Amino acid sequence: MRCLMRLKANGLETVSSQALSSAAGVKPTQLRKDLTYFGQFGTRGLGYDVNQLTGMIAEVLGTNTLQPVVLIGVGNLGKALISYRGFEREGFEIVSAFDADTNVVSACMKWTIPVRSMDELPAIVSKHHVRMAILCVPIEAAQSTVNSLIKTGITGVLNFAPMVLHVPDGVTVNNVNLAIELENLSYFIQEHAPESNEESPPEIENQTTPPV
Amino acid sequence: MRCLMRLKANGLETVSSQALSSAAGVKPTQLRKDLTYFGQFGTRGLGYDVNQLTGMIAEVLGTNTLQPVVLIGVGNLGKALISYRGFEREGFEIVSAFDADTNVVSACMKWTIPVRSMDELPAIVSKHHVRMAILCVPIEAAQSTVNSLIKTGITGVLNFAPMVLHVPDGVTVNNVNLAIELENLSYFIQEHAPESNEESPPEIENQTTPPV
DNA sequence: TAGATTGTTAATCGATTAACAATC
DNA sequence: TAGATTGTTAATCGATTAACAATC
Repeated sequence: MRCLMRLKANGLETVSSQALSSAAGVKPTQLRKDLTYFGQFGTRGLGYDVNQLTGMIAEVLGTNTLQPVVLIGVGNLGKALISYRGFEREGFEIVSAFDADTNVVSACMKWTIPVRSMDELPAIVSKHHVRMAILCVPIEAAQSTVNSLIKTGITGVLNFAPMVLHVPDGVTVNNVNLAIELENLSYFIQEHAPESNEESPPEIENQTTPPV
Repeated sequence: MRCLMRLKANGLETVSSQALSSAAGVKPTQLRKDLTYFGQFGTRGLGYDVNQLTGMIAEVLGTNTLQPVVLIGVGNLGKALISYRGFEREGFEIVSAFDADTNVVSACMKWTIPVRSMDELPAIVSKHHVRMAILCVPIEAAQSTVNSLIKTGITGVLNFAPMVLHVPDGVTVNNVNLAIELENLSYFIQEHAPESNEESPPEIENQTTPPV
């Protein structure tokens, strides 16, 4: 998706699986095979229409329309994520943040993104048809908070608390665990380890994406 | 590793591949096979010695001794990561943070973790034998910063800037891209998507891990 | 010795890739 | 028509798992 967006920004209207895959750091056959899981989008002899492919992927990802999300827990990380402008560009909008601490709520009165108390959560979720939440509350509060979220109808949680959340079927949790990321890196700089096999897409660089 | 630490905290001295794998959410054969890549650590009929296995994994990960890391870029995210106590528990110590902005440096004078100006980087890296850096500078500064890091002898970079860093062989970059995490979650809450196949280890919960 | 559990082999499964017919 | 490039098949490759001999 990011490669396509860059091509688009550069005015390219068509791209071959060859070119796009090399930009993304995968093999052309891999790319073509993967795309066919969702349908047929290419033109033999020509390649893929950049706009059409972008639209198709956005639809698959569910980012075709701006997707509303809520953020729970306005601590250090929560603040960092609120100030991250990257979500918006990828099709997400933090419609509101929430915090259990009323001091935090009142301290953030005039932010561009409103910070509300937890009891306003159900109304906001229902008003904006929010389906995803970014969870950055302390670990002690994580499970009970996710329970509340699910009651409001949230079905996707991006969890930054380093613990396993228990959720019913139909609710998806994706975990971001920074300690594990660092351990992973540590493994690869040890002498015994073979080279990291993480792909580093070599062609497209400097996506104009602001940092966190 | 986290499952083992929890067993240890509970006083367990021995664990079977059966028990450990169920705690970790994988199959027993998978666990045994994976462990044998690093050697033989079990006792037939008994299982694995929790302490010995912990030590072995720590050695493989390179976290047997407290590993010094530096953090570059004391913005919103940098501050959030500095206040994250999880790294220490997993065997990492942020020996110093650095920022190019002298205002930031002087504003952080009396933090528990020192914040220094970039020109002090080489001396600190060499003094503490630092091999890993957490990079949370703005995207415009990311490539040039990583170049400086590599000159000092850093061989591992945990990169939060949403761009592809170019590094020579022998240097490992692990990327954390929060927008991709959210897109990934978005995919799984779309109706067309099959259930997320991310493992959720069901047995061990509430690892006593403080949040970010 | 009997029961338990590992380490390892061989079978299975799924994912990647080369090759190529279809077709623009 | 000739050149290019897709979509798809079949072959290859690698990872997971069942089964079981080794052995505590």
